[in-house]
Amino acid sequence: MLDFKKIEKKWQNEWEKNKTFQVEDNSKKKKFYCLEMFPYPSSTGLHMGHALNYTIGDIFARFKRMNGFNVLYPMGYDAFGLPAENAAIKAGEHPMSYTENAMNNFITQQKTLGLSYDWSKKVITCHPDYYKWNQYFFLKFYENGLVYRKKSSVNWCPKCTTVLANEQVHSGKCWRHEDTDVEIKKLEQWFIKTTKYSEELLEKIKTLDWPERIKIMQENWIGRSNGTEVLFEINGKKWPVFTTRPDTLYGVTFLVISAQHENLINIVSKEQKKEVKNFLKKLKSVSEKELETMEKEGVFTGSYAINPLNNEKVPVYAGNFVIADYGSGMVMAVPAHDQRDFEYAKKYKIQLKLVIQGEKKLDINNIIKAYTEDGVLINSGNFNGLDNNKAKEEITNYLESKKLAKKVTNYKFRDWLVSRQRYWGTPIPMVYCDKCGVVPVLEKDLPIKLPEKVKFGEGNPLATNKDFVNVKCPKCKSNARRETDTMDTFFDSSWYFLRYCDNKNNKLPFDAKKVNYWMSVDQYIGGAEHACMHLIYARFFTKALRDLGIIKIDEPFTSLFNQGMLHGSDGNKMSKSLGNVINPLDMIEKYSADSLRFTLMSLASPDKDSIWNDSNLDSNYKWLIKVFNYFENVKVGKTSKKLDSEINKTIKDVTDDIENFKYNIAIIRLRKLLENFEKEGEVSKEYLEVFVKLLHPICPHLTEEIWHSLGNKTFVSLEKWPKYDEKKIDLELDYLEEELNTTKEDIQYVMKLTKNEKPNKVTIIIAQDWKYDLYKKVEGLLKNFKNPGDIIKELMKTDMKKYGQEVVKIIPKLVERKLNIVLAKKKELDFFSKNKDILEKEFGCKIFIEDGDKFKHQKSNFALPKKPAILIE
RNA sequence: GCGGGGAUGCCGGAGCGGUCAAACGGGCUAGACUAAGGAUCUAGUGGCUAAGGCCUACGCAGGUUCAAAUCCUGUUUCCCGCACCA
Repeated sequence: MLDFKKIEKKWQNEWEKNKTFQVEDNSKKKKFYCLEMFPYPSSTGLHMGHALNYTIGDIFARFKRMNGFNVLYPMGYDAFGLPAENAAIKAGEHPMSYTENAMNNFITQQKTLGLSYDWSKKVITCHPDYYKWNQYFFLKFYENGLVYRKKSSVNWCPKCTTVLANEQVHSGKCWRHEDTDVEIKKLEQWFIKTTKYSEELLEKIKTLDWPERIKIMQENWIGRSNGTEVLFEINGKKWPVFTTRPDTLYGVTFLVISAQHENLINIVSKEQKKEVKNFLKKLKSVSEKELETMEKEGVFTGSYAINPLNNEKVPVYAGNFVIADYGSGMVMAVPAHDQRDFEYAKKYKIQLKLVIQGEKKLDINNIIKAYTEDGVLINSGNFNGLDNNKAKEEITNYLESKKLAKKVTNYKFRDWLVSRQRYWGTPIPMVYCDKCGVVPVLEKDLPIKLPEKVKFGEGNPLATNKDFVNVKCPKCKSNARRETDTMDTFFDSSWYFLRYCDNKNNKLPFDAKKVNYWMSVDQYIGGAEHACMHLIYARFFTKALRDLGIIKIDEPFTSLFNQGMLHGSDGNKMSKSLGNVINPLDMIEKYSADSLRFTLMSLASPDKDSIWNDSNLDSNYKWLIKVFNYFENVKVGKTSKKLDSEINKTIKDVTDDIENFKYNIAIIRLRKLLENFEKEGEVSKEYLEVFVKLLHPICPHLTEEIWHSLGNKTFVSLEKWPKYDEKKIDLELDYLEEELNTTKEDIQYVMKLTKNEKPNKVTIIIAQDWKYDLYKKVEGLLKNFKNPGDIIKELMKTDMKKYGQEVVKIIPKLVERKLNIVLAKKKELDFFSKNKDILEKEFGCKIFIEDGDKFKHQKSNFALPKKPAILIE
């Protein structure tokens, strides 16, 4: 009897005991780095998304291993983060013990799934031997001008008296105080200069083998736009304004400066001061959520700007909708040709000026929305009549020659705000000294460890910990204060894949040699939700380390695979509130890990969203039992030619399928292969083993067990992936098999027609009337045409009526199979002659096979069309 | 608003120009085995037909092609990202 639980445990232990999956850093084999995005170890343990993700990766790693690669396949934990800290506040448990428990739970569960990680490579980000290097890199970045401090707006909860991460703001309220609006506060924060790499990050996307949608998301996120920076004069000073529409410069009727602009106050006139202040006050009191949905509002600053192109004077407003840190924080408004400006102008009754004319003439007094299409310039002085796209260029050039404008490229991409006012993260290794200012911690003093004993629940626990805060200045040794902010956890995950390569190094973050051997990650696997966060940060980090001379690669992840979302059986996202959550561990408990793995992979193509169904698991479980039983009872012997062809074809296809993550299709082929096995009386040991190997990546435990029951002493996990022999794949076998079956049916049919139930003699006349004729024609055409379409076209010209649609279907098949067309008839004759005995057995009489061209029979009106003719006597 | 991806049988899903009434599962129906079967096996599962075959189907409407579930255009609808980036 098959006891899944027992054998799964058994093989997990064996693998562990034998260090089956431990990888060598020095190997003559070609390396392959297979990696899944490491998890945040939450106390709720593995969910189905994890199980899916890791199974996809494990199959690939096992597959690559069997294909002779030296595979690095590690696992680790993104162990810093807010949930642990909140649990600490709520339950009074220390984040460290909370996290340790969660991680141990994860590890057990992952082992239960049979994942072939090299556990000796484990990386845990909340341990000082990891975060020490976060601090090290932070300092390196600081030295090289990639880290700076700046005032910035952040989310602030007045009840928690702390800054919140964006994820902690739910609809403008604090996640722990549903009645409390989150405020926007301006605080000094640490930033990483990710924008230094905007251009490279954008350009190199093209070279990546990533899902198209992720690439597009990143492109949009970085958001390059080419435009012109035009200098407007306000009160005698020049102010830059970024625009992508310099062609509409004559249509500018006002400017808007961001309400958050640093220098806003400099252009506010005395008379307007009060009003502007009121406006700013009003903005401060609104929550972040309201800010998002708020209508465009503004206030006149009292100043006017001079348009450099036509010297017109236009009013300058301060507006809530202009982004302070994009472009120059000030925009020119052309209400006739920009919808946003149009709405604003309507609201504040500012005039419109039409400067671009489309095919239809617009009435300035009667337009209901901005005209944003292309057209020809009007009301634009010397530029009238120009095509507006040409005008962009010409106007820019004109102003450039007068030093009043220049071409610039802007990005939406911002610098990375990395500081968090939170305990459970990497302390930022900086010190504030009254004499020396901001001073970096010395490298030899790393790591700056998180103090263990801290008070939770009153803002940042680090800030209230005197032992932590009070420190001597590294420069002058006088009393100083430690930075109490910690790093965003995305800092941790930006380089963990490098640490895997050399996770025990305590002298350096990693040995460059090892990293250079293993990197880049050949196959990265994870969800799409990280498209614009982790994946960009990690790319940035890689480039920054490259430029610091630490590593050599440009891109961390050569190839990326996104798994689809698994929905509950009701078609909704799995969620507790909907009660449709399926826990992978429950399923393993009930059925087995292999059944779960097999089911997850057979649901649908792994990159597509799919819907969970309980009964699938049940039937797949039974199928695996069937496999096991088959091998228990199989007669080992010789293999038929037909199976020979089938198995070689299956090897070829399954290899291809797995390589392309079409695991669902691979499973189908394996099901079919087993069916074919079952039809055979006996199968050779070699082929039985092929099946076991092909199934192994998907069901590692069961196959390991069967492998041994076949008398092997090795691990199938480390066996060589089967090779196929193209020559043995004989597609015609199938075709002829079909032919034999239809012939059988035909004989039965004729027997029925003639009411002759016990014939003495059956003659099969391979006349091949129309078919033979067609073969010959196609053969002729093959000399001149290669693809089926052309051959069909050619046939259509002359013989369409004769052959009809039906025949058209056969042609591609013929061509694809490279059937030796001339021999078609002869082959069929041969085939039938060979299989005569099968038919004789079946019908209990003599069977004669005749060539229709030569065969002459007295009563010659017997032929059925489109088939070998059958004569019963 | 912008961007991306879907819509296939009772259901999950393959297919992504010609071997398509649609792989493979699930479900259902019938038969076999059984004392019985939720176990196993076999067959069937769009319509018509004894069969060869014919007709109707891949969200909807058009188009390209000898040929379209597959390509193009429009449209409806669902999902997912980003959102005032000038």
